[in-house]
Amino acid sequence: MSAPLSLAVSTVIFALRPHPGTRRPALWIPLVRRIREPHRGLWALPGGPLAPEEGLAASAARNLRETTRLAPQYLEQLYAFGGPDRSPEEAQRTVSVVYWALVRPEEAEAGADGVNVRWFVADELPDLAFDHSLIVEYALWRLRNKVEYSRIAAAFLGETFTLAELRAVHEAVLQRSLDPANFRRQMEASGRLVATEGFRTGGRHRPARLYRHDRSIHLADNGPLTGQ
Amino acid sequence: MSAPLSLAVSTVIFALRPHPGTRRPALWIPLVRRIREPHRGLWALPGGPLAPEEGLAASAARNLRETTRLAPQYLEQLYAFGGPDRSPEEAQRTVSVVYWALVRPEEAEAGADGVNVRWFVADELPDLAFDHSLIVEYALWRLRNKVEYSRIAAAFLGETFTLAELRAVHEAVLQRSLDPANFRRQMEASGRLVATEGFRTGGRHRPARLYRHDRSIHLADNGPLTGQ
DNA sequence: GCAATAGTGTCTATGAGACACTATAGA
DNA sequence: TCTATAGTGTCTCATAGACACTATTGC
Repeated sequence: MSAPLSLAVSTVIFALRPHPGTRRPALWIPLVRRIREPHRGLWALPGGPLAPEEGLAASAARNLRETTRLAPQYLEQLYAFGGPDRSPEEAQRTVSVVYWALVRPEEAEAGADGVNVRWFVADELPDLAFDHSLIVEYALWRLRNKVEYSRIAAAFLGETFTLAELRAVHEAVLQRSLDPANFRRQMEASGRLVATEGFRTGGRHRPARLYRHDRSIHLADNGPLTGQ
Repeated sequence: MSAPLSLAVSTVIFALRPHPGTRRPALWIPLVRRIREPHRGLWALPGGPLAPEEGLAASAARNLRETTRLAPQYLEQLYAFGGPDRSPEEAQRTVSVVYWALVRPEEAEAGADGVNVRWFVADELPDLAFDHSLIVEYALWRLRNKVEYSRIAAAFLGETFTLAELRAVHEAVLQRSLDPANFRRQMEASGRLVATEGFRTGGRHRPARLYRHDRSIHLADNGPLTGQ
């Protein structure tokens, strides 16, 4: 007897790629062009209805994979949006459970633009369908907060990386430069980094030690919900 | 064509009342006894289906009011729980958007135990229906984190209060004692408190100044979602 | 040698916490 | 006068940030 109401799962997917203007690393997100009303022609977050036997996070991972051919390095629930005025009057009311995900640049390359998929610089988006502009804004806020007190930045990098590379991730996300000496000490003091025997050579300078992350520690502490 | 799936909104409601053993302030939550299968007879979080024209937060506030006759001083979305195995096999699959709320003690008195409603000490709950034990654990974790970096503790107090009263709230939530001198300085330095002209007299000691909170500042900073 | 980045040393400002001290009401 | 709590002063320690300095590579 309940009114028509559909439940969808959408995902804000972040990758780091060079900004087309400055060539410095910047946050990008993939959007999907709507091919149906409402908001036909506008760009929207990838997503779709929840499958009957599927968990919410699994649904986010699946539609992420289907629209961008990517698998996330990090995936976390963002928020459930369900106001009765999210869609135009004539459309069915939809509650969206939104996730946010981080993917590696190699993966972002593999999942290049498709027919109705295009990557955009996250801070330079057009107007999006529904309330998706607000959703992206909130996801950016969460990412920028969380990168300061967790190690989610690791999700943008490969297995091993130099401190300069890790610092570049933080700088790109936070949009400000960080002191190399202090950044090094903070990371070393955090106890979340493990020094490897390897070095990155090739630059016109002293080689940099490669680090990896302590795999026994989760990327982010979500308390009792870890693993949900 | 979608499978049967219902959307419910539930709320974890916190109030501060004296612990029956120690008489010191402790966190309490109201639970509702299930009168239907599944889990008939077990205690569960108050909640119910989302009404057709109602926002998610409005639904949380409504069923809070209906089950406990209380209005929340603070209300925030906690998480959306939607695993396919949350309910027993034979039951309909349900996705629950869960909120958490803080209410004042006077209000908690007014909303005393009803026929199928009972208040419990939050850290001494029986086994709950569905995954509600995990949900309460997560809500407690969020509350204890958030009380340290926001001013949500204010939601447990009246319009004006002494620093000792505010400190007692923090101590009850965090379950440890805090240095009065340092607590005072932290609160004063936060810029979120406003000294009033009033004093609380009656104790066998020097009267304590009454403070109120700066109403121009939100109880918690939720970034772009403030007010959603 | 020079340019560039890796990595270290160290000073200062800030905030948390411990704890001694003074102030003032009620009994 | 005594006790209890309000409220102040101050010391120590840990951490963030600024910035000078040394180390090592490619050219």
